[in-house]
Amino acid sequence: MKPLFHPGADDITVEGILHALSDPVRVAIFAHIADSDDSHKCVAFATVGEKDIPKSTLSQHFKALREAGLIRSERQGVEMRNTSRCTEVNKKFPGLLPAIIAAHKTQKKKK
Amino acid sequence: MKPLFHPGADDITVEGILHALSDPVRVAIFAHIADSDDSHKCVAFATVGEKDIPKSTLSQHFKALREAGLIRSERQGVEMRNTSRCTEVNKKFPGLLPAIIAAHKTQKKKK
DNA sequence: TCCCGTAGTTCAGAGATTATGAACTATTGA
DNA sequence: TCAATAGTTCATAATCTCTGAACTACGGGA
Repeated sequence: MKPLFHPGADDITVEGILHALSDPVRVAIFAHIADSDDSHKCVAFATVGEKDIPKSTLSQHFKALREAGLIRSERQGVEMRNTSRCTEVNKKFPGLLPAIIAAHKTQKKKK
Repeated sequence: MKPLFHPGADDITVEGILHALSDPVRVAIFAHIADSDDSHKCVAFATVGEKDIPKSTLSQHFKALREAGLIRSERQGVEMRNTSRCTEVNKKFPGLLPAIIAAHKTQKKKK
């Protein structure tokens, strides 16, 4: 299997981040990963907010987050451990991720 | 001509905003409109950062920003005046737009 | 060692989005 | 009334996204 691609900090773009997080499933996943500082396996998100997500789709979503520079994925035995790259991103674009996550929470609360 | 559609504040979503601003042309346009508190006509953006943009494409970009709730467009004579809806959006998602615009500026400076 | 189960990736086709030229609408001014 | 300007709409081509099916990779028995 190809090694997973992670962009260097220099290749992370605002547009890339916004695009990755402009999908309801992906923000939900990312918000969860970023929230707890723990690592998470992909299967943990097989259902996001009442919706069942096929695993091929899930895999693409993780790829999108990974290639936007938002998460780091490392194989650990049979599963994948995903951790957020918040600290790095925050160094490059201070305040961006917290603002997005906060907005996402506000919105979730209202409905 | 159909009257232009503007979503009410309640219908503005984080995903919609992020998606609208995940396009380099659109962030550039929006950042400019949001920056000066003045109104701007569409043609003012016929070229964005060295690239010529066909007017049909431009029209779609403005539509995208409008329907995401980011700008308000009002016909004024033969042209269209576009103003940002920052204040409204900021009331709903405090800090989101400033963070995105700041990040966009940081990125522009670096290249 | 060989086979099975689990976790995820890759591929290909269907479906949804986006970009753009051409034709159209609306408004102003001569 | 006619032409010019500013933008929209439409049709189509190009691009992106979703998803089932087939595949890879690892770990744990028997």
